[in-house]
Order: sequence, then C-alpha cells, then structure tokens
Amino acid sequence: MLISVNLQSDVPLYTQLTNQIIEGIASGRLAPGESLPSVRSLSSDLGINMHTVNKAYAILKQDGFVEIHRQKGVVIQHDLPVADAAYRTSLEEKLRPLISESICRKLSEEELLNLCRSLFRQIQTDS
Amino acid sequence: MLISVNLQSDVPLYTQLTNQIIEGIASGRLAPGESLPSVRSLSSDLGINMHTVNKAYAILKQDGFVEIHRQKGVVIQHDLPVADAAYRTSLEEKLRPLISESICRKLSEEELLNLCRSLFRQIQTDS
DNA sequence: TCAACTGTTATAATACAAATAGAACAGTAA
DNA sequence: TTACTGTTCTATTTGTATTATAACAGTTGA
Repeated sequence: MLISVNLQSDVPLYTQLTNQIIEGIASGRLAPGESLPSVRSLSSDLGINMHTVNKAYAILKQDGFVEIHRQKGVVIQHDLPVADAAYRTSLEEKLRPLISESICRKLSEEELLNLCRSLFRQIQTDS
Repeated sequence: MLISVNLQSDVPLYTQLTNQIIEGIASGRLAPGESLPSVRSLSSDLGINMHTVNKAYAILKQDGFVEIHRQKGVVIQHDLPVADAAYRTSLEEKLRPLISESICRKLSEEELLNLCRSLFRQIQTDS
C-alpha cells in the first residue's frame, strides 16, 4: 500500500502514518497477516526520521492493530480489536465537538448522516 | 452557562473552552447576543491564565462565532457561520480517521449512524 | 474627573511534545 | 559472517501550550 506524508500539515507525522494504516486495514488494502515496510525502509522512502515511523508502529501495536514477528517484522493482526464500551465512549468524545460545530453551522441531521454514510461506504470499498 | 476545564486531559485548555462554548451555542444554552464572561473573570473562576481564555476567545472570533462589543465584551454572533464547501471538506478530513477505525473495529454502518444521530439530537436538545 | 472594568498587545519564562540525529543491542535469516 | 529486523538510549532542535507581569486604549458608572 502506498503511504505518504504531508510535511505542511498540522497533523503530527506519526498520526498521519497511523491514520493511513488504519484506513488501509478498514478498506482491505492491508489484509491481516500482511507485512508493513520496516521502520528504516519506510522512513527512508518518506524522507523522515526512523523514530517517527517507529512511534507510529508502537502506537498501532499498543492499540492491537499490528503484532511484531521477529521474522516478518510488523504484520497486521488477525484478531483486530473490537468496539468495546471504552472505545465507544472515546469515539463519542471525539465526535461530540465535530457534531456541535456542524449544528451551529446549520448542517441538518440528514446532511450529517449522509456525509457519515458516504464516508463509511467510500472507505470500506476503497480497496 | 457553566464552563469547566479538565487539567488532566490531553486536550489543550483553550480547545476545551472553544468546544464547550460551541456546544453551548449548538444546544441553545448560549443564544446569539448573549455575553460571555470576561477573560479575567473566567480565567479567575477556572484557576487558569488570562491568556489561555483570551486565546480561546480569539479563535471563536476568528471563526465567526463571537464578536467583540466594546460595551458588552464578547457576545455570541447573530449571523453564525454556515457550512460552506471548505467547512465540509475539513469536517470530512476529521471524520475520516474516526470512521476508518470504527470500521476496523467492526462497528456496523447502522451502529455508527445511530451513534451520530443520537449525539446530534442529544446536543441539540440539551438546553 | 476618577476608578474600575473591557479586550488587546508585548515580552519573557517554563514545560512539554514532535521530530531529528547517531549509536548501540538482541534476535533472525540467508 | 553479513545483513536485516524491532528496540532502546541519549541528545538536540523546534514549536506549542501555559503561565507570568505589565502596559495600553477605550468604556462605564460613581
């Protein structure tokens, strides 16, 4: 899967990486068991530091999206983490300010739901 | 409206403030024309620095949610900003990683939409 | 007029996170 | 052995978040 970073963005580089990899899993472009590039090769390809890639991989490992095989390096987990109560709470806390502002800006409930539905399907079928 | 901050949170204080005020507008607890506490009184009440509150107010002013009256201080805008194309794009960029992870965690499209709908109505009617 | 309040600005210091840099270690594969 | 894997260590630079003090211009009410 093709991975890139935007040095101008205010989103931290390691967050850009984790976001892209998680979207890759969601879309099926990254299948369970598949290997990710090594920290050294990916950092070299992107022109960024090794430790930045390592931090992204460490977060993905921490959250249960990847596991480390001494042989194959970093591979996508077969048993991906599921949406438990704690996750749903944190998701709500992240959605709340976004939905609040959309209400202020007179986005209707239907428009918001259509946007979410459209994104959901676009990500899921973007393999 | 009651405003509070969580010093333990990893969300910046000024972001906590802007989020709460925007949610207050969305819910109707803060009506257009209504005044916000002065930077000095609010910072004193919350036990934080004046500049932190001032930064939050400056962002709200920048985004068009409040205006400055030399007499009344900081008041909620009558003509609130609307959801233009630029806003929709930025909203999509913020929703995308959240939805991607929810797909990874096997949250169904219906569950996600129900959560968004529930939040939308809860915020809107929470006055 | 005077005192008390408004937002605003300037300067400085502290603390922390993000990113980079160079180096080394333990384990594994060809 | 050589070359690769993730991991860890120390150090530096940069930028943001937060606090601290101070001052300014304008407004309000006594």
